[in-house]
Amino acid sequence: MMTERKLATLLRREGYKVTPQRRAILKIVTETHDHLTPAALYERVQKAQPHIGLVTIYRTIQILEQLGLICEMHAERTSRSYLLKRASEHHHHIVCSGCGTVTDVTHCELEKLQEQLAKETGFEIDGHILEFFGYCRQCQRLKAE
Amino acid sequence: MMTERKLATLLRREGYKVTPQRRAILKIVTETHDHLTPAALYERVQKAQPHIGLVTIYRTIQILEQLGLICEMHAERTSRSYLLKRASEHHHHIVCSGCGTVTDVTHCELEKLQEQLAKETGFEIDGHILEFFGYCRQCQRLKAE
DNA sequence: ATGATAATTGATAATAATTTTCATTTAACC
DNA sequence: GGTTAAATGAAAATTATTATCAATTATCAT
Ligand SMILES: [Mn+2]
Ligand SMILES: [Mn+2]
Ligand SMILES: [Zn+2]
Ligand SMILES: [Zn+2]
Repeated sequence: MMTERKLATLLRREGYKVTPQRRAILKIVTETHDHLTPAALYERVQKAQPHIGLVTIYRTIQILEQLGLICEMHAERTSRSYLLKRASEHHHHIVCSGCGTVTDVTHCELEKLQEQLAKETGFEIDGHILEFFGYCRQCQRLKAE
Repeated sequence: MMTERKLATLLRREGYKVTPQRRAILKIVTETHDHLTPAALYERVQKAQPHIGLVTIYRTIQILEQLGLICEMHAERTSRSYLLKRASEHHHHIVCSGCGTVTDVTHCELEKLQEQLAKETGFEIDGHILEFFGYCRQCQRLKAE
């Protein structure tokens, strides 16, 4: 379980200062299960830190992503969105096109395929993104009406 | 093999007019193997149609994507980029982080996984994106130096 | 071929997302 | 508590994308 506290410790360990603004961001990130756009994160963090700047959100997101603590989602077209990595290992997502709910796909069987492709194509493959789209149970019901 | 001519015919069949601007766009799209951002496409099309507007590029891209003739790539962070669909079936990409070269991955074994996930999660899954990143042969050599 | 018509175009503006700059503040360390 | 380098935020700059609307034009039916 990733807590605000743990994330703060990780940041400090990497030489980053732990400021009230960052703490507020970490809090929201650990509490929220949906993926958040920078703007949405900003909005929520403002409740705890009304004077925080949007730039700080962007900068903190960048750090968290570099440390592999959050992952970028590729579902939304106009802006990126981010999500706390709950499973620390490599994994993927199913995103609901209706409500935005995100479910982790913990087993990833793509390493074999990746190796095979590397052989076939000569590429040195060092990563991939995989995301599924669809409708969650709830949104399926809503659609049916 | 997708030619400018064929694409034009498809557009007409769908009720779209084939204008000189669109023809120029189709020409570049069929000739180019790399993925292109709207801005890059604009730049190239301008050589044939100097007075074309960037808006026309965006609008034409939208049509081509809706018809499934080009596919959106998710590799680049700041802007989308697009690529002519050479294989008409569902497929994926390996993108070189060095030079942008894109190789198609024609076999997609994710349908089974997708079904299994649908059962496990209750989601009605209707699609996925999968893209690999790495370095092509040439860029591996350059890196080594 | 010609003309009617609805689609397309592009100049422009509006909107939205992201990054840069820089003076001020502050967390971490001693 | 004082020092210092990192972090902050106001503001502007940059970039990507979409909307508006008057002028143009491809297509189709004469
Ligand atoms: Mn996840
Ligand atoms: Mn492809
Ligand atoms: Zn849903
Ligand atoms: Zn390359």
